[in-house]
Amino acid sequence: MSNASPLDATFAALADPTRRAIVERLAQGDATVLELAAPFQISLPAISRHLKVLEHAGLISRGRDAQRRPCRLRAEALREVTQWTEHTRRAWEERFDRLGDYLRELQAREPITDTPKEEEEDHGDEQS
Amino acid sequence: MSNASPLDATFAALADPTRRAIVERLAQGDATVLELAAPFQISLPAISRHLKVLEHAGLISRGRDAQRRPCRLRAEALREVTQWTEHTRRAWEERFDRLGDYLRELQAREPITDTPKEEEEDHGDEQS
DNA sequence: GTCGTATTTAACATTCAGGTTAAATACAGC
DNA sequence: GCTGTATTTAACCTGAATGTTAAATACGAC
Repeated sequence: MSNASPLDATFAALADPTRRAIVERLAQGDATVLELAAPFQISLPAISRHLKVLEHAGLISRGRDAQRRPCRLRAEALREVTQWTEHTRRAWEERFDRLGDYLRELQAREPITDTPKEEEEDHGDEQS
Repeated sequence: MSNASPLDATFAALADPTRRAIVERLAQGDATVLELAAPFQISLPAISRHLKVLEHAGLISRGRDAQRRPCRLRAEALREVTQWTEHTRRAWEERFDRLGDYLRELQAREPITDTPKEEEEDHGDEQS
């Protein structure tokens, strides 16, 4: 049991709005802890821990500049998120397209006589 | 305060390996709760709650087929994840490219005389 | 060494996530 | 109405996440 994927940490890190805001800020360029903390009302230790979470998830790396620890976004980690998400989404859409082909093919073949009524039920929101 | 974005729920939902596995399974096609539960050792109520989380995050929709509640992946939600992630990543990479241009321009202009040593410190792992 | 600035660690409180079992609900078929 | 199957709700436990304040650490400048 107990699967553990690096994606666990990445998705979890991005689930927090403060951390996403930090990531967005870092997309504009490197920043120190104080700079990153400025827009928020929470305490510095809280920010420091958010940064540790981001670092542990591989989303940022940290440098050293005297007593400052500037943070830098790691685009790599973001790309991994996109890859999993898009891979999954495309699998679904391809399957959906195949289903569409099948249904269209069926409809073209014969105008339907007997519906055995197996599988495929209402989901309210249907793609055309 | 207290920001609340729909992305909070989506990222949080995908942070759990069981839920990601369910999503991957659903990318292959709709499935009932029992079918989704089969690969896991955890109890049915636990699965049921995972599904509620996924539904609340907009990642799945649910139909009705007699006493079954088949689940269907909502590709839409996945696309939103990709959008945020790629938007952020591209912002960073564009900025990085601009920085690269600037540095290359600087280097072409003069072979560097005096380094004022402001900004930009070591991050161990540097892009060339 | 002392001081001021930047950041982290420690100790603690509170809330939330994820799991369990037992009981309830929904529904088709007889 | 009773039964079997599918799924959810209720009540509960445990551990992890997030925030706080106070104290510690790291480092440049004097």
